[in-house]
Amino acid sequence: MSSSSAAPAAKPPMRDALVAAAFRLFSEHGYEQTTVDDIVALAGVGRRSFFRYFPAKEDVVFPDHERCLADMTAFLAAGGEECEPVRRVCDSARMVLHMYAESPAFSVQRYRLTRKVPGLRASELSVVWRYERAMAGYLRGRFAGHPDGTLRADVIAAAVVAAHNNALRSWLRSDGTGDAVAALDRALGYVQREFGRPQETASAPDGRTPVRPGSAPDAEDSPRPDDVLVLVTRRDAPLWRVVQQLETAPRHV
Amino acid sequence: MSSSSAAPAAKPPMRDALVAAAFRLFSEHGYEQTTVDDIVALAGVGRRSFFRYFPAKEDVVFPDHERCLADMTAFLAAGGEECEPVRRVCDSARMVLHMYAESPAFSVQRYRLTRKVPGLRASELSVVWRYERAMAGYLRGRFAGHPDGTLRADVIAAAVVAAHNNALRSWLRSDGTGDAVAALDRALGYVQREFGRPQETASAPDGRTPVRPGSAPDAEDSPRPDDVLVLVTRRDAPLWRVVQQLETAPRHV
DNA sequence: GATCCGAGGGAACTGAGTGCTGTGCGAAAG
DNA sequence: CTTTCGCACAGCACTCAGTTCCCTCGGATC
Repeated sequence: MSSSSAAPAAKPPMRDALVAAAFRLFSEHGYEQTTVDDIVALAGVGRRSFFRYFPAKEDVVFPDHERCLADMTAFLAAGGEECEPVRRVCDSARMVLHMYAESPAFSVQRYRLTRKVPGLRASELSVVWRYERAMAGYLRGRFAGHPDGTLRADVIAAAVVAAHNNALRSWLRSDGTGDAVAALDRALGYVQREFGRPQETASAPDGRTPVRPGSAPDAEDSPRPDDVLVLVTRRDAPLWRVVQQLETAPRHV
Repeated sequence: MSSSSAAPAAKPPMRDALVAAAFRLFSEHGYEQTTVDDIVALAGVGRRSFFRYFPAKEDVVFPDHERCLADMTAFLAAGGEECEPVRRVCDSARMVLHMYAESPAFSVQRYRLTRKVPGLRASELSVVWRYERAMAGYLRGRFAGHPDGTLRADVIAAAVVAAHNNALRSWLRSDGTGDAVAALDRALGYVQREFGRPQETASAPDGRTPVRPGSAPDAEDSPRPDDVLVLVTRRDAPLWRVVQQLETAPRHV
């Protein structure tokens, strides 16, 4: 709310000072042992100013998630009808990971905090939940009219978030060493493989999804001749599904 | 912890009185407008007694989730090696839905509360998160040794929870009319179809899972013992060759 | 009967979050 | 140049959640 309406150009230094002071005290004495008065005393500002910048003490731990969520929502809304929904959602998850990866030290420090303090875990869940709802809302729009569209949307959004968290947490557990992007690609590749294509499972003979026009929105994966493709599918999968899986082959298995 | 260790036979009447008083006041004046003092005054007990039975004000809204979580964990732990993991997790979700469906009026009332009050939504997320982690922990155990076992476990747990929530919420939105179990079966059927089988990607020759005949345990709704087909081909292979490979697929891997 | 013990009651305290008031300061209006 | 408006900040005072400590009471035990 505040971050979206305020001018994004001028970042208030006071906010950053509060975040820095808070994290210093959190890492020295723990989250619950640190009072808001301690934070504002270290930052040299008034107590009331803290709550001007953060609605609650917990929110100082997630200073830029509001902006990130807005960015993700905008990114999803900007996607036209031509882009494949599941891929789009996966890309939005990549955006979020990118924000974490931009400041590894900060992310790792926060990770240690949220692991220990139940209240912060709850806060993080709220944040993640909003990401998930943004994805699900987008997918619901894209799946509108399809049978079980909202169910598909909810499940896929949850799967993407779970894959993202799995990759992110393994990266955080490595203290920020290691390739977060590669881990996420692996995880999202798995999800995309599972939910590869427009719905309809074994049955449902009516829906028929007309072969899908846009074969390859990403021209990047050039067919290098010696590449070996490992395709995993179910035996009872309809043939068109296999072909589509081939066309949208993920980077690697 | 307290609920699991306490004898489940004797339910303290005071606890129920507190829940009843709280929900009366919540529905009359709203959650945030109701103080703990109001609740204990209506229940005719001391303020201290409230916090003896509930660690926080929010917890009075979810009085029996602790027990339900314990039941679910026990149910998962009781499942032997012979039962199919995904099915087991889906059944555990059915247990949870059953708890909701046992008291529709109460569940609907709570649903209206959690929709309106952000703090309660956060509490509910914490609760749901614990269910999800219980499922994921179970699946991680079952998938131990498999490549990407934890990823699979996390994603499937998230998908099951999402499907459960989708069905539950649509039932709650119908004010408890309608068939919650049928809705959940539909939703879980979708998930089970997507993540149908033990699978295991390309290689992994060491881990056991010896092609599991598994005809006996799941007789009814499972859509065929769909074996996993691993198709290895060159990326530049002509499509007709792929199709040929598919049609002449060996009986199994 | 004295003692123990556990459930409940209640005062007092800490700390989060809010409302309201005042204050300095820069910009626009007079 | 002064006034006034607006804004960011300071700080007090208040509510309420949650905790600590201590009290009472009723019943079981020795």
